[in-house]
Amino acid sequence: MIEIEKQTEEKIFEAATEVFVEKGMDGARMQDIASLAGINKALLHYYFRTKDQLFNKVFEMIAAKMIAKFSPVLDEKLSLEEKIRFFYKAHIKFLQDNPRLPGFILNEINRNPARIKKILKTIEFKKIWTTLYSQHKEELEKYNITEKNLPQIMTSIVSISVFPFAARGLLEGIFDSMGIDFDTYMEERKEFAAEFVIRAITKKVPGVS
Amino acid sequence: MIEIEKQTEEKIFEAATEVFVEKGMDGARMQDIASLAGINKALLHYYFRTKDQLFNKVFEMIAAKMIAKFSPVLDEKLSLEEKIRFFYKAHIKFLQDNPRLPGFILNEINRNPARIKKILKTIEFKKIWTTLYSQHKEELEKYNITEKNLPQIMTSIVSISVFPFAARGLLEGIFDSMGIDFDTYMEERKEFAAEFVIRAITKKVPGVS
DNA sequence: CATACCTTTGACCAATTGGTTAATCTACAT
DNA sequence: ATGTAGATTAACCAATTGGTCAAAGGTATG
Repeated sequence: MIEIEKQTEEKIFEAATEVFVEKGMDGARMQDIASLAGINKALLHYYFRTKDQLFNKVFEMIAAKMIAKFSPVLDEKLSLEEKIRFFYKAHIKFLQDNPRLPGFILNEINRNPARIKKILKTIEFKKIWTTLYSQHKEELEKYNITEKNLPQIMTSIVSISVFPFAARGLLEGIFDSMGIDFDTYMEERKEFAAEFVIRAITKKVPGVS
Repeated sequence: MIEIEKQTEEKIFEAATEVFVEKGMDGARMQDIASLAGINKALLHYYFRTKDQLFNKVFEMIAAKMIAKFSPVLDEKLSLEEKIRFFYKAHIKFLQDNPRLPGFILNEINRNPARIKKILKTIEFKKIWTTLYSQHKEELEKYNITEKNLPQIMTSIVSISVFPFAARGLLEGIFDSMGIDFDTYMEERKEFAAEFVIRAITKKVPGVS
């Protein structure tokens, strides 16, 4: 029956997502996914022939979801500074809801770069950049942003929100001995990161230290 | 013989390091390590009883090596700004020489947080902070740095150099479509990152945009 | 030469794991 | 009722893999 089928496939997919994100492709066990979905292991292979196939679908779905989260920044009618603030608020919130995603994605990228590169081919980054550029032409001149240092700035922006989640286990260890709570730190980071970046890209006024 | 023993153990250790960093704990195969070391698999277990034990020793060695690379920053008699420039130059160079380290470390942290937390317990981060603070007491007031936002700043600094390596596979995919070379990007980042951070922590002068 | 001790090896084992298969079950159409 | 097609399962398989073991090799000592 189509109703039940959807249910089962959905259940499997959700379970697979959870297990893959938690354990990674190598660490994940088909039996664990089956158990979590409350079904037989053979049924897994009935719906998704192989582990590789299942993983690819899960990974593509996650990638699509993340990209969808990013893109609204392009549409918002905001100034550049407002966009940066908006980005960090939205992006960090998303990561708070999916804290294991950064580690998972980065790991799989390193484990199988070919797979991620194939998925990335479908996105036109140059287009995103030109869109952003046309939207903020005048503003960009006010800042240090040129075509040359744009990759530096973009990657720096993303680093600042993604890295703490990827390195969460490490940061928690460090924070422990300093009496800092990771969640509080992350909550404050929404605003800190925005101001940090805005200050960094603001042109230094000559003659004023 | 003690001479040969050292040789063999060394060979195993180097091979293990390479394979573990490349494939991660889960993905690494004892046979691969043995083959790379040019020895029998049984000999692996003769020197390092289990895979877990071998991995732990490798991981601890890497952690120690990284910490050793970090600490000179504390000793240098430099101004804060010079220290930031020195840090990025040295740190990015280290990562250029060991490009797979960030991905490896982050992955293992996420896969087994307990292990890394145990290792971290041996380091007194509070001490590092107080050392830094006493060294730059006057300067820090010139900047936005207080005890409260220090973790934000420190993690931001590290993010900017570590993240690109951890996400290398992804960045290369993006850069491809924009005609950017990762190595060039990374080389330029040594200077960019320093200026970026210095600008970010510099207090805004009121009345001047 | 013999003894003792450490190193090295090939063969082997038990457990895990991705994947298959044949049989059973369920719902629905006739 | 009955046949049919898809959904589900238990049992099973082959390959991989971490780990073991008894035997063999090598080397210094007496």
